[in-house]
Amino acid sequence: MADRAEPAVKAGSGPESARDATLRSFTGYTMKRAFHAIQADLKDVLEPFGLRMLTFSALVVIVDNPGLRQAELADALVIERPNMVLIVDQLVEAGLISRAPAEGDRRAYALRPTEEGRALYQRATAAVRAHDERMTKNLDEEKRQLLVSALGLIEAVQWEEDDNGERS
Amino acid sequence: MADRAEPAVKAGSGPESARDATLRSFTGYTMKRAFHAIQADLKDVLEPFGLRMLTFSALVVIVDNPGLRQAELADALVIERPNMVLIVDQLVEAGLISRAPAEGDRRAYALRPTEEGRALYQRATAAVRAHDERMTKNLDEEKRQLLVSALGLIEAVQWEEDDNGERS
DNA sequence: ATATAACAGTTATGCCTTATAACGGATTTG
DNA sequence: CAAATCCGTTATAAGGCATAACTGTTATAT
Repeated sequence: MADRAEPAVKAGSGPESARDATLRSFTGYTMKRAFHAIQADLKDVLEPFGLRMLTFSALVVIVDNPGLRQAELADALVIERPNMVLIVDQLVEAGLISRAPAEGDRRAYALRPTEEGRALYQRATAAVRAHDERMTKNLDEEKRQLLVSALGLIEAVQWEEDDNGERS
Repeated sequence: MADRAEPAVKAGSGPESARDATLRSFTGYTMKRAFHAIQADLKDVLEPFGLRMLTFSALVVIVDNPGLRQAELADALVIERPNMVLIVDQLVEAGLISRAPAEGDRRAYALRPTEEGRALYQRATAAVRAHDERMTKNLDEEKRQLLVSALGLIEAVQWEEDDNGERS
């Protein structure tokens, strides 16, 4: 599955040309390049399912948390509410979720997966899991877990600011 | 330095709400979130220097490789040549680099940093290094190196494809 | 209770990044 | 010398992300 017919990455600066040696010492730069590679591959993986990264992420969260509201979904994915509208629209139009009025609050919508949405969720997550394993195939399980842990610690830095001043 | 006056990240899904548990098991998703945090912080760090992530990266590569051409720069940064034009334009207009005709090839330009460009390079890289250390402050040196190494291995996967078939 | 504030979803808008097609000029290749 | 390739460029499009502002609805405060 996920056969990626085209190259999708046109051989830019391979492993040889080290013109960016200075930049490589920065975590952010290395991460940008790695994420770029993942993104390109994942895009091809999701395309057969009619999904993009964001619609896939939204579908997963909705299946895992049926009945949640758009604002909660946006919050979970760290997306601004206005940008959530099109994503939800797209999932509804694809018949993958339903946007029903939330009971007890006539402002909000309760998002629930349709049967079709749950089915696609199963197939898509399996494909993405395979993609993930392919991208991390050069890491043993210990390193892979360490990577995820490290990424989590980096993201967490933003939540611990503004209390103690680590300016310099 | 880099005092980040505003919050810049509005407390979205903090460490508590685990509605995205399934997504968290994917390397790409975790990386996206971590990179997003880095990006937001780095943007604020570079703003006082009049630089964006891309212009900063380009400046660094030019200072480290004076005389290289735009195509080589685009290649090093994995950017399409058309998108390189505006970035170089911006650096030239800011007086940080010069776009002189390359000797021996009247098609190409040789990009070189100005004195001002080299000076800004020094100040900006120092600020970015501080930013990087701030973002990775929860990682000991061993984990940090392991992280960079793992990210490199992930990116490298794309260079080793199309020879052996790891389809299933 | 009623005015005010806060919230849910939406619309409109803009910026940045990334990608592609196509062009003119220059250079290399056959 | 003709054809293919390469350099930088323009034009264009799409996607991601952010903000302001608006309509209803709910909660809060006096």
